[in-house]
Amino acid sequence: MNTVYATSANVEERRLAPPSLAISTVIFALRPSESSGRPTLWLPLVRRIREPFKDMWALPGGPLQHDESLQDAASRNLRETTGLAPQYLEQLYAFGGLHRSPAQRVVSIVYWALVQPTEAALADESENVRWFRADRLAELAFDHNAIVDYALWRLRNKMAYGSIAYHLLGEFFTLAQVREVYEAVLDRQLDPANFRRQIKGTPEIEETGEYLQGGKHRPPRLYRFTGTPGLGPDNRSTP
Amino acid sequence: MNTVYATSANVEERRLAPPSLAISTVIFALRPSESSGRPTLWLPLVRRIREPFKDMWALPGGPLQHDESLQDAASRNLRETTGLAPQYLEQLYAFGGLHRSPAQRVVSIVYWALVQPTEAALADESENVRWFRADRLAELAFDHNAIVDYALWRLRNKMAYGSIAYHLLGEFFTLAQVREVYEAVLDRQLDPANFRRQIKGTPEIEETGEYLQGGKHRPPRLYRFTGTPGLGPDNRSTP
DNA sequence: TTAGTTATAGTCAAGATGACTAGAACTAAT
DNA sequence: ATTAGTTCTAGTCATCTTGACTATAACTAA
Repeated sequence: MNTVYATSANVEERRLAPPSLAISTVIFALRPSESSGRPTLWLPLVRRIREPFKDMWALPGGPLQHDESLQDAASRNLRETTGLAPQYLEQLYAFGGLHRSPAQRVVSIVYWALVQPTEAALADESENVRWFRADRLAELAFDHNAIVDYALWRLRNKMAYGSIAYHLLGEFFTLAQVREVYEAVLDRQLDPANFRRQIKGTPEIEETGEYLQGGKHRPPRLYRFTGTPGLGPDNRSTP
Repeated sequence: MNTVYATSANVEERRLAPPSLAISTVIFALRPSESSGRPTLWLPLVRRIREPFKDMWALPGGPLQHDESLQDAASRNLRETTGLAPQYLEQLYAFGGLHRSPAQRVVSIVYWALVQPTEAALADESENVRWFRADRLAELAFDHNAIVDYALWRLRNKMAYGSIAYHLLGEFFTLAQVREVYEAVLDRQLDPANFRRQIKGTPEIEETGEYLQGGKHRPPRLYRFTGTPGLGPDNRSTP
């Protein structure tokens, strides 16, 4: 048996063709808000240069190649669009609704990534790649607004339990910086004293002898994260 | 442009063909252990009737059809192989390693389901469909052992937080039955008194006026679960 | 009637959490 | 140089949660 499919899209062929498979990524990084200067969540989007949804902003993504795993495809595509090599990359969800894309049916396996601010600052930007505040997105192509919402929800969830916040920070950080990450993601103020007590209770956080100099007030001690990434079943730790 | 693919598998065609997409499901239900009589986790498997892995046991699954969502495909395929209509059905993970299947590359989007014991008892069994204890599986086809392990891990995780245990029980249940579910899944004993205190603290559990009669000892009160399912981003509540 | 078993409520100490106070350590203004 | 302002940091205290345990209630089976 030798079934033949075609990529062109008329009704009959659409009925016969298998859904096409794409990989997309939601990439989060912290950047200072233009207004308050406090860290807030941003993500890079790419402008679509062809139909459907031509000229609208969309998540970076593309087809899965024959010789790469899903995670590799997500990594590659991240690198190609933004030049980033994320510290944290995990599968988010497979979106497969019937009408996500107008012509052909597309199943998207979406990954989400966290990148450190030092890296994020180096990310490519251009006419067709730009960073946006995660909480102030315009209307995106396809169902990408819903995907970002879900990624944000997962991020908040993980933040509440696990030790994921550190992947948005550099190698060394102050406890106040950690708190700012929590505040940015969870969108509420936390008591500095109680927060530090809790963080200091986790064994994955290590005191260094260094202090952050150059601030306006008492220099805070620097800490380091010694835990492991924490990813999917490919290396187990999702919830 | 009109690209042509074929399903037959020689090296060159494999390089060109897109990965094929399949849906599989891990279905958990409680059944009494043959030895102790206490409830334990079981799942149905199907015997493969063709290569690859002919005659080995595998998760129920099949290709995604053009007019059904991912979740619908999982449902259908559950119904077709076991006759079950699960109470709880959620996406588990998309498995897309390069060598999951020997000939063609297959990306499997796996769902997991919980069914009530009353339903599970009615499930079809045949020469090619049989239930197995989840913690005593032989070697399965493809990477299905790893998939089941991951599903078990997710189940334990969800059990620890959310109110998922009730989907393995019928409409009415005693607090001791809930405890037995936790004990079966988490594989450790729990203090009856403390457990009941905790469960009674959750607002989703409602006391009924009824008692379970016919036991050997003091008849326990029956309770009812009033919470919502809780699923993926399609209806939001994963962690 | 009694022994055995489960159901259910309650106690108590240890630990975690949230609100709060206070001193230490630095910068910037006077 | 002194002072005011701010953040960093440690600590207190009442409340809530948790795990170990005790005790009584309510039923069955001998």
